[in-house]
Amino acid sequence: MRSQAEIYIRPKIRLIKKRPLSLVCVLRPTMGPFTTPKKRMEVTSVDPWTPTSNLKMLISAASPEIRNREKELCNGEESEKLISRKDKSLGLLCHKFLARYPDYPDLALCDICLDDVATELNVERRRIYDIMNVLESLHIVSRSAKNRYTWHGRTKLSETLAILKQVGEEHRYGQQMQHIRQRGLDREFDGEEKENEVAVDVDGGEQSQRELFFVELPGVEFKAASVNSRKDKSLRVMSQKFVMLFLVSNPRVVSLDVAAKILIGEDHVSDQDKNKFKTKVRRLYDIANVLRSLKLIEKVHVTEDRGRKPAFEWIGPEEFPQVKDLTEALEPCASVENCAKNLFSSPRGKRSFTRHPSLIKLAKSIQDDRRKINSAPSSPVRSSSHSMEQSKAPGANTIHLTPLAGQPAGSVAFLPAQCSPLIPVLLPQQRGGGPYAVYVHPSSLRSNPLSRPQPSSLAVRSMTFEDKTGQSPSAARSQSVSKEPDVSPAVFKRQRSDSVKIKKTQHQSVSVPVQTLVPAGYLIPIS
DNA sequence: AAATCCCGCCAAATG
DNA sequence: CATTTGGCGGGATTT
Repeated sequence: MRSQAEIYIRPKIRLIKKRPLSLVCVLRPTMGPFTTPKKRMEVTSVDPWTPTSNLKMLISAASPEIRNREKELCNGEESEKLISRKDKSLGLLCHKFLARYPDYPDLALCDICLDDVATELNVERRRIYDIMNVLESLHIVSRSAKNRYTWHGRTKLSETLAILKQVGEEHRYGQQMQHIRQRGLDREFDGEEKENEVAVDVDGGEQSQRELFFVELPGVEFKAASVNSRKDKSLRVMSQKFVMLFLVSNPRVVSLDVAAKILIGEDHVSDQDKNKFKTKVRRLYDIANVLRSLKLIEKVHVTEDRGRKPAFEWIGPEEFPQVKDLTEALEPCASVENCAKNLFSSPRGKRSFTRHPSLIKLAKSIQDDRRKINSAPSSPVRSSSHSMEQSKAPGANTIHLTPLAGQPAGSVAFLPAQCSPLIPVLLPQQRGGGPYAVYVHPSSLRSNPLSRPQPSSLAVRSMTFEDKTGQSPSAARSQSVSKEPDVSPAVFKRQRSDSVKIKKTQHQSVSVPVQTLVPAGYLIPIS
């Protein structure tokens, strides 16, 4: 497996990659449905996203990624060696991919065929899956069938982010991060692990610690009775979690290692977990690359006492449509039926229920159904909501979680035992997009070991965010923002120097009180 | 040396 | 059994 002469199609194009390269990507008009004109104005005024403008953006954005490669001086001949690693990066690939579709498709249901994409972009299938998975986690696409995905662009992005933020708060991610940052200094282990997450697990499933869930928008990605293979979803879930972290952390900056730790489940990367940690980080980079292509995050560095750490900063939307209540619904019986019905969408073939009675299949189908239920038109949207008025402050995105009232047990009743104890929660939304379904582990809703009721105690010490590669095209020069950490309750002893200097494109001097009192129990305990 | 992260083997999940 | 998906981690590249 030496350096096999790479078979790079269109080597000439490579040569042009000075800046023009970007053009190459966009040159392909691709499919017809390119209805550019119609733009979604209702999408916020703050959003510079427009089908066309976006393309430009993408292109310009692409250059910085590619730019760095002038070291080569391909005098004349097209030495393959020109193709450096960056030319094959996931991020670039993702750019190419994104450039093919409009941000806000007009009802035009762009269909995506993995084979075609892989072929046209000239990459291995595997890579496409990576991209699709994270895009799917944000509902930018949804799997529609075996080798197909449906493009939604950013039409649902706001809603998705709103939900993710909610769930993120619900899980006290903000606090967990603080917790980790706090003790991130000492890499040596002095049995201070007084806290074992023992009490958390009750399910007894082998994958018990798989404390999370997958958030989806049923109304959109209906069908595809496949998307639900519990075990995996790893990348998808990881991606969502990662995004959640940004949405709940105050300075919207998340360092790689903190994120990795949270994603692993428990901080303190014990010797053994070192590998797991490394793997996690690898994945995080993958995800980050596509999020970067989406212009949702940007790479930065966090300089703490101990030195610089790679991190990412959220540069995506900050405010989303508020999600009223978070109510659950779910009719045991009805659900089952609905599911059964919609499970197979084969219009004619009537492929019939080729479902083998194997328990697994069954369990799976039921699980699938659970989400179906949510999207079902007749779904019981008991949004009576007694918004538990825990209102936040100023007009910002106020998200209320309404603890579902009674009948909890019932809804979970039909959950197959072996099926991971995920509880679907229905989140009715206004935009008529249909309810959201959030699957959460019952265990997580309960007391969380490291969840201190107290507000975050900003454990960021003094950190400095610096621009990565230095040349940040966009304006907004750096500016030191003295981030005022929240009150430091007596709980955390030391922790003094709390001036966070953000030396980067800081969009605003945030000073929002965290206020993360999640009503914990909007979930139904599994019987 | 540390940060990135490409590549693709190979095991599940599906068909 | 053939494919489609997609964990996972060695190790090549960059920084």
